[in-house]
Formats: sequence, C-alpha cells, structure tokens
Amino acid sequence: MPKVGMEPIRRQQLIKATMAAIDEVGLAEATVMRIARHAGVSAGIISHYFGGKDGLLEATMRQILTDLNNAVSVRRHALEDDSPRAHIGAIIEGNFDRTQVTGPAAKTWLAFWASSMHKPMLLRLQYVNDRRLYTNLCHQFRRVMPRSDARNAARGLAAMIDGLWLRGALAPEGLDAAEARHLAHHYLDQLLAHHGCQQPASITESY
Amino acid sequence: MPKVGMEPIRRQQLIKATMAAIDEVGLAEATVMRIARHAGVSAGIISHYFGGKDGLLEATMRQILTDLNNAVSVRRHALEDDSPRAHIGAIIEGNFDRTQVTGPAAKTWLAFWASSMHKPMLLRLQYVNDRRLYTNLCHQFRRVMPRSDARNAARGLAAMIDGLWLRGALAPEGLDAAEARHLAHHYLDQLLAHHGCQQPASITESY
DNA sequence: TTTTATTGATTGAACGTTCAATAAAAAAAT
DNA sequence: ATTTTTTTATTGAACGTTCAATCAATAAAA
Repeated sequence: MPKVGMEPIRRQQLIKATMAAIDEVGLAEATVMRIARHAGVSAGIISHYFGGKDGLLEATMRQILTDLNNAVSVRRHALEDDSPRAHIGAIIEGNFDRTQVTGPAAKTWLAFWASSMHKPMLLRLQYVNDRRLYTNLCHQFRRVMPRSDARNAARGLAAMIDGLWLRGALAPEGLDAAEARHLAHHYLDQLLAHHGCQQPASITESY
Repeated sequence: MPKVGMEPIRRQQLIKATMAAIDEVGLAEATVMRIARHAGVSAGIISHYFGGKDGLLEATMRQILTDLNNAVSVRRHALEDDSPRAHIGAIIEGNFDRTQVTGPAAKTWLAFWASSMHKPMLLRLQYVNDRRLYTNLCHQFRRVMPRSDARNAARGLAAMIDGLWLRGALAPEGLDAAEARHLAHHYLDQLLAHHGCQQPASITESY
C-alpha cells in the first residue's frame, strides 16, 4: 500500500474517522485505536501525521468549522438579492446545511464546544469563528436598524441558531433541519419587522 | 471526625466538589482524586457513598436539574398575575437565576449535556427535564394561540434559552444574565405580539 | 537500492476501585 | 465517672486496566 502522496488522503480519512468515532461512542471513548480502526489503519499512524491525538482533534475541529463557513459562504455568494434579509437568510441556511446537520458533524460539534471550555487552542478556534458569525450578522442588521439594536439582534439570532443545534444534537431523532430553519427564519422576520422592511410571505403566518 | 449522620453532609460536599472540579479543569480531567481533594477527603470515600465515579456524576447532574427546576417553581408560585406572559416570564427568570448562571453550574451543565449524548442514564435525566420545560411552555402558549403555533413558540423559546446558556458557558467573561434575560423576554414579547396580548413596556423598544 | 509509508509490540503514566487497617465517636459495662 | 466494647467513618497503598506515544522492524513503491 505504501505509495507517495498518502499524506492528504490519510489526513482526510483520519479526520472523518474521528467524527465517526465521536458520533459512535463520544469524545471520551474515542481512543486512538478506535479511530484508527475506523479508518482501517494502525494506531501509530495518528502520531505520525498529526503529532499526537490532540493534533488530530484540533484538525477535526478545524475541518468542521471550515465546512460550516463554506456552507455559509457558498450561499451568500449565490445571492441575486443583496438585501440584509437575503444575507442573513443565507447565513441561517448555511448553518442548517444538510452535510453539517448530519449525525457525526452535529455530535462532534457539540463535543468540541464542551471540550473547548478547558482547551485554549480549541477555545481560540471557537472564538474566531464565533466572532465572524457575529460580525457578519451585526453588519447586515446594521443596515436597517441602529447599532445597539443590531447588536442585540445579532446576539439573539446567534443564540437561536446555536440553541437549535444544541437541542438537535441531543434529540433522539436528530435535528429536524426543516423545522429549525423555519423557526430561525421566523425569528429573523420578527427582528426585521419593527424596522419597516418589506416582509416575505412567511411573516403572515400567525405565530 | 467520624460522627454519625455524615452521609448527607459528605454527599453534598462531594457533589459541590464535583462541580468545582469540572468548572476548574473540565469533565475529562475531573478525576476522583481531584474531586476528593476539593472536598478535603480521600478518594476512596466516593465509591463508599456513590458506588463509584459514575454514581457521583449522576447525582451531580440530578442536583443541577433539581436546582434549575426549583428556581423556576419558586418564581411561578410567587406570581400574583396568572397570565401566560407572567408564567413564561417566570420560566425565563428561573432559567437565568443567579445561582444557576454562576461559573460552576453553567460549565457543569454543558459538560453533562455533551456527555449525555452517549450515556443512557444521563440522557434520560436530560429528557424528562426537557419534556417538563417544553410541556410547561406549550401549555402556557396554548392559552393564547392555536396548538401548532404554541408548539413552535415553545420550541423556539426553549432553543433560545439553551442557546444563551451555551454561549454564556463559553464566553470568557461568563454569561451576562441581564442581557440574556433581556433577549429572551424580548423574543417572548414578539411571540405573543401576534396574538392580541396586551404588551408590556418592553415591546415598545425598537429592535 | 533508496525512499516512503505503515505496523504493532512495548513502555510508562494515569486512572477507578478495592479492602485491610485505623481512628474516632457512641454505646454498654463496670 | 471510668473503662471497655461496638459501631461508624475514613484512609491510602495496592491492583488491574486502559490509554497515548514510541520506535525498531517491515514492506511496498520509486
């Protein structure tokens, strides 16, 4: 099997295997042997490519955050409408992207969130990613409301998105992406409603 | 030191020490020795009173959920106003109670949430607690809106509350309880606004 | 033949649990 | 009021297990 140029292949395999292992038994029992078995390789290879287990976990978290950002970016760049509502809607859609909401990614995301409370490197990754989301939301809200209102709207919507993820990760049946998107969009409509934006059809629903 | 009736004292000591240890170094590194040291006792005593580490962790989670429910119950029973808004407001206030939002409790809560994804006993505890919150919210919303609307409102508010907790647990400066309550109440106002409830002063704010 | 990729047994550290020993308080006996 | 006995509470060293990391050996490709 030894061929040249295995590194990027193995790295991807192992990152994927890490998510699968965490989805299966949780971060606490995701041992290097279990992860390696998932990828069909030996345990020693992890230290070889990632310097150790911590390196692999960090790379896995980076992957998840990168995927999440890509899902948002793709949607925002595909907009024909430049309105704040369209941009924020794309952010919501990106956060509840199919590939992100799937079992492995969602459970791994929450596991890392909890873990990052006491691991400075993971906390740093969370932080920069979080700031980007907040800044983007704030910037869009800012176009239709005063600064302090925009900040509160951004904080509220960010909390709503994370809350839906959190509950979805623990729900026995997994996250209902359609319902989550619906709730987030409706909240967005409400946030914008007080500022004279034209409303889409969804705002006419009663709740 | 051996006196009679130590059991309830030690149990409380150890549960408190568990939260302190998790707040300090996280669940993964909250070893029995570290917890015991926090409580000023030996490691062996944990197995004696809780049957093992798992028993202590379960008891600690029970304590947190009980405290949270008490904080809500006290406020709901002290209401002079029986309106849906008052009840739901009390639920919000209880969830952002001083004693709950403090470092140790918040971090421990999130750690257990993540952990319960793969520990059936902890998941069961989360589930029954979660159902109670959801049922209570739903019942109150049901008084002023149709069933399906009430269900969505309950899910949305529950997600908002959890999301604010989640972000507060990770924020370097901890959860800003005042801001969290403000955002949750404002969201509640918006949920009720479409159903002809009289609005409190807060709804007149712009965002 | 040289380089690159991979293995898997080994090592040492850390963990939870156990249990015989201990010590203090409570109860009983003097 | 003392002393002795019993009960209750606690300790901490020892044990067995598990884990991440290491590295000499190996095997395939270049």
